[in-house]
Amino acid sequence: MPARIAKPNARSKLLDAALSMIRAKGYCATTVDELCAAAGVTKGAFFHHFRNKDELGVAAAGHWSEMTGALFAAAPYHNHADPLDRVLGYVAFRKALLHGGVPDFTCLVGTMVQETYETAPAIRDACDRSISTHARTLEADIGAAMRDRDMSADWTPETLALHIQAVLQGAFILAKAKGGAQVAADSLDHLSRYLTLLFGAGGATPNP
Amino acid sequence: MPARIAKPNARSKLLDAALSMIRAKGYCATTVDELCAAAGVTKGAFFHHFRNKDELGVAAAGHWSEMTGALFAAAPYHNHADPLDRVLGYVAFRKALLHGGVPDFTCLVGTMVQETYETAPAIRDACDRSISTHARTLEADIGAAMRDRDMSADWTPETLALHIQAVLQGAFILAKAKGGAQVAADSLDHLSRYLTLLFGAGGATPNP
DNA sequence: GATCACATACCGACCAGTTGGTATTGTTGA
DNA sequence: TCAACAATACCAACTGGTCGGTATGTGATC
Repeated sequence: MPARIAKPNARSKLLDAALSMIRAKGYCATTVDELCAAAGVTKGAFFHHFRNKDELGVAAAGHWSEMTGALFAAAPYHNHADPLDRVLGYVAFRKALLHGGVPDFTCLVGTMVQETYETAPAIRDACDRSISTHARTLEADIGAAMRDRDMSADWTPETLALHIQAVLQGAFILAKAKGGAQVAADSLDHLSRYLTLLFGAGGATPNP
Repeated sequence: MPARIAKPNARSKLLDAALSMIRAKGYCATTVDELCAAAGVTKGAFFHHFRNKDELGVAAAGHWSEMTGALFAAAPYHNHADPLDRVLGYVAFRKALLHGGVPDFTCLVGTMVQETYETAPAIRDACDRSISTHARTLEADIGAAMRDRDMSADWTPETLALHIQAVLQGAFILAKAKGGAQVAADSLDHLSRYLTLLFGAGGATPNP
């Protein structure tokens, strides 16, 4: 299949509008009518592209994964030679993204899964896929950093990658509660400190 | 004021029902009708005790703070002599609470604030108060642990206490996405490891 | 001329909130 | 002690508006 070029058709307009609206108001409070109005399309167009609202939720999670996947794939932290620096660079990159309004830097799928994990399994699965796939992009670097240091640990690259995601998601919640990014940035600083201690305090320095 | 004995009146029945229902389905998807049915009261009773649905949200956050406040105040981790052990004991206590279904161990206010932070400032403030007040119960022990070790840090007890809350909230999100508590427990293990490294790797042992 | 990509108009269900009432509890003063 | 009154607690039925979803129409494109 050739990559579908993103014409500004009704579907992609709806998905783009969904990303910001759901992040701001949540999934349930985002009504189909409002979404259509924001996207500048009619309700008929909505139900032409999505069988129901839940299907939009699933598609929005997929769209989110595509957008963020491209963003992180192109980010400069991959250029570090030391894999630990790449992991730390990832966290620094996430911290650098913490600007603008709270709805602008928070995570769509983290927001959506809270509302739907019990009531809409398809959306929950889509959110899980988004988070887990993204976390998996960190595992190779974490594993390499462990091997560089001959670390034997009672944790795995997978659990650390997911822990990093947990800190990010939790930082977003606190940012929403406090109405600003500062508390999230502070939390990411603690996360960086953890990673530094974890890989540095083992005693061994990275192999040359 | 004497402590108001919790007679099973309509108000407290509604609040109790709200805690579990909002945790399971979210704030928006929890309808007043359903809530009344679950609480076994009529809609008239609801609007007698709460001017509108948002006022219930605020009251639910307050009710949540009271319930959890009592739970943590009575928890055994306060008995440790070393303040660091009390902080680690807190995390272990949180980990021990991770059983039963996902809606049973997740946090009401963390769920609610995601949906309401932009649309219902009163609820957002109530959720912030709940989280921040709870975090503050850790600050004294964190500060004491720092003093014991003559630590000079570029972070404060407040940011670490909030970071602990962020990890918890994020762990809940991952648990919802994955449909189980294991991922949350793993994240709390990383948090414990961070605290141990942070206070242990400074070099100094606690003062006798 | 058939399909696609939308638009218009509409529907029944359900939503938060209201109304107008009754039962229960508390207060007060003779 | 208790009648008279007042406030509280609760109930059943209803309402206007909004919700997700549908039925049908229409112009462009293959």
